[in-house]
Amino acid sequence: MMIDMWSDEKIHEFRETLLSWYDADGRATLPWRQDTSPYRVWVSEIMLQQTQVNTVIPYFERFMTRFPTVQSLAEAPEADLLKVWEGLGYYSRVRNMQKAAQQVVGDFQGEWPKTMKELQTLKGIGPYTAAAIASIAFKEPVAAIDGNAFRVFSRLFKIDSDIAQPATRKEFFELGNKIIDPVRPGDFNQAIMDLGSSFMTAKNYDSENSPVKAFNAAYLDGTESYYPVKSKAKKAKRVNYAAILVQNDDDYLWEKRPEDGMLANFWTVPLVNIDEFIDDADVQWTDDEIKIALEGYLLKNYGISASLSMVEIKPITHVYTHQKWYVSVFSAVISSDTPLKQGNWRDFETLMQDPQPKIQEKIWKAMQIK
DNA sequence: AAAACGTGGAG
DNA sequence: TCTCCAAGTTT
Repeated sequence: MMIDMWSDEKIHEFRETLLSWYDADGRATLPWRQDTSPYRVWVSEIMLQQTQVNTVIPYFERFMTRFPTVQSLAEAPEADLLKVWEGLGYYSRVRNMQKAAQQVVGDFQGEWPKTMKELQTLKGIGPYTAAAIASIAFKEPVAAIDGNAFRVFSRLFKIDSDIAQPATRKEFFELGNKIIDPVRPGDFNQAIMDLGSSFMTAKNYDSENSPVKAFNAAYLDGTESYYPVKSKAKKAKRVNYAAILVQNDDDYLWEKRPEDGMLANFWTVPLVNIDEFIDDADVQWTDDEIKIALEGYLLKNYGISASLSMVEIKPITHVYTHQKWYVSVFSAVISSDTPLKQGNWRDFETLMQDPQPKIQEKIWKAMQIK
């Protein structure tokens, strides 16, 4: 689409207005702004993907203490990575971070690449994160286009491209590159983010008091509520699961999830997708029929002969972005020396040393185990 | 291009 | 309860 591009003079005024505000009222105390080494900037940027600042702060501090250098991260066992990331979500982020750390150590001799283009060759670093690191740590004048930038620029210029469309990112990137401050590109990008999370939020924005209200075309003509244009996401699909909690003296049955998909590689109690388990979708199984089927499942897959009981009538619900889980908990207490066909037995204290996804916490809680 | 990938908070 | 949002990347 065509936008009403600013004059050079207006661009200069905008930079000055934005950066003056940032110097006076920006979030200068954020821990990752104290020192703009590429490692620190990178760690913070990955954590901040789809995650709010207040959530990230304690994780960032712990992470930097546990893995102070890119070398220490490159060498860490995966379980340690996940344990530090536990509860933060999108766990592929930290796995990719380790691969990227190994790339920096191995392919770049421990020296961080300094350009957006090169940074994007690292695992888990896409166009946004590459631009953020390049601009903040190395002063490359490239626009970091994230949700804030989409929101701020769409209002300033009344851009009605759908920001949910991947192709739209290029348009905003090119616009941002025209107005970014070439002397202070990192501060410019961070100022846009601070603006986007204060006066120019998605809801309850306060453009009247925004430092850049004079540049906000949508505000000036009263059409601000229209921006940014974003198509609706699909509704989360309902998925039914059974959690099978088997206790053998002090131990619980514990199993590693597949390498791909939801909660990849986490150790959990066996979680059975009931919808897949019941092959005929037209038949509604009763709880008792499910119980009997799960007992057969336990015997076949684990060699465990047990009589299950349903713990809660009401399933535990857990909402992900694209799935809503309804987890019915079944349990049994056995006493057996029979070897397991798969999985293993672990006492509670030992298994808690593994990273726990939130759904697992909810299962312990439903069982009143802690 | 569209779907997958976690969690917590706000309204 | 439900919807949308929060410093995106990968496949």
